[in-house]
Amino acid sequence: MVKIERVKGTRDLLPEQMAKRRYVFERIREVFELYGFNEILTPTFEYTRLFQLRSGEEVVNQLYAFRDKGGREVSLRPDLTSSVARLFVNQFQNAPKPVKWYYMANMFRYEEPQSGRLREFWQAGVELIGSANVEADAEVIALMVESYLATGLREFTVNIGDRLLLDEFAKMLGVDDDIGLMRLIDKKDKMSREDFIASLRDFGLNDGAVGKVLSLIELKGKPDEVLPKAYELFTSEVAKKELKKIEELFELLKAYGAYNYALIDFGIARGFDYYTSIVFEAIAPNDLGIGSIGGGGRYDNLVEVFGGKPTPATGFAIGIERLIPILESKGLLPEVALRPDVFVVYIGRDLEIRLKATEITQVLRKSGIKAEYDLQGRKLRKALDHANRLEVPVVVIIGRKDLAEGKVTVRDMKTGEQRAVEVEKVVGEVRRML
RNA sequence: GCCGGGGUGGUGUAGCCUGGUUAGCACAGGGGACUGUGGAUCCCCUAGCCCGGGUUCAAAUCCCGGCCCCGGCCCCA
Repeated sequence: MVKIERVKGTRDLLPEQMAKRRYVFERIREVFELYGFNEILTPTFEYTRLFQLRSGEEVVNQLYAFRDKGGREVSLRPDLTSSVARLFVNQFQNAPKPVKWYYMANMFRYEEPQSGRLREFWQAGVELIGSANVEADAEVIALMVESYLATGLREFTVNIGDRLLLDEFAKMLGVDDDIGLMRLIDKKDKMSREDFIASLRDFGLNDGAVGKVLSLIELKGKPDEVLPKAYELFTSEVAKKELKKIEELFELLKAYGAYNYALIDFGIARGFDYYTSIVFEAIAPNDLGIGSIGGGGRYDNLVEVFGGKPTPATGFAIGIERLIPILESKGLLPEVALRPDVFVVYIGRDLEIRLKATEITQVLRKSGIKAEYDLQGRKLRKALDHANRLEVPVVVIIGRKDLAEGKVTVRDMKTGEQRAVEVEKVVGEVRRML
């Protein structure tokens, strides 16, 4: 026999898991819409060129890329930001600003699966296009905070950094390979201080520069303690302006009520090289080996890269497969009952009785009661056994004797109490018992 | 792409080191004992050694390769 397994890095989602996921998606969706974001969906695959344009040739290694029968080079989407930017350029450049979109969709990245990382995974995200104001950054960061809160999560922080400041920092140190430096800085938490210093030296920094990097990564915490030091470290006008922006951002977050969850961490670079200014990532403490549970930032030149008018934009995405296990481990996901409310059982195989069972099941369903009847044709004893296993609270028993008097039997499976009721009163009786 | 640990019915496992009955057990599933009353008991049935190759008289067991899972690295758009 041929056994076909799942493709590496993919998951089957079973009813219990789907119910929980749907719960999480719904909570997030409510908040997204409350903030005035509207749902969109773009194709699952795009021209590979779209993703190359944004991030260069190297990225193709992590794409699910293939050639279709028409010879087109296409790729499954690794995220939705590129597609959104394409859509915006194609059709929405003249739409009233800002454009506020959200999505909940699956993404594909060809990487080695490990904790919190699959090859197909889902993200719930938003993009806010057309505003360069810090209010837009604050709006999406506050929305991200509210989204996590809506799922019941309380222990998390949104750590905020700034790519522009990192660029300024690299310039200040006279480093040409600013991306390389950022990658190094991004890894600071993964190694010891000594190893970090050693790798900075390997990178070619002198003692003074290493010291500056060390003071940069010290810039973590609440703005009132971090910003004064930051103003000392950064000297350029551009940097000072950006710091002023961060200062305002946190004032705005106070007004949004999201301040308590926000921290500065100027060591955050985030991988995506299209980010241009404020970037952020959400972290929730856990012992599951899961790092960030979401991230985002400002990408002011992506639209232009895709051939549009220069248009500022910002957004974020929440990693569902990272969020859910954390919620689960904290007991924040509701138990969902997949069982029916009523199980209808009939006695004997007479067509007349079977038809009656079907009709009564439909009547129950029409009145909004989750009802099933025994499609397997079990004998009464087995049927009750089955209902018990399903943990169905109420069973309706339909048999010739009762029916002769126009009645059926309604049984409470917990107490074992039961009574014969008129067929027309079944719905009322069942509802009373639920 | 690299490194480490794994893979036995649907699920959880025993057996593997030290090759040798019909691969055992539990749960789940189907049927029956029991013809209008469940949660119990008993009986029967269904169903498995990830795939391929090698060694051997003989492979779930030893060896090689692949696939997949768990974790880490790289990378993380």
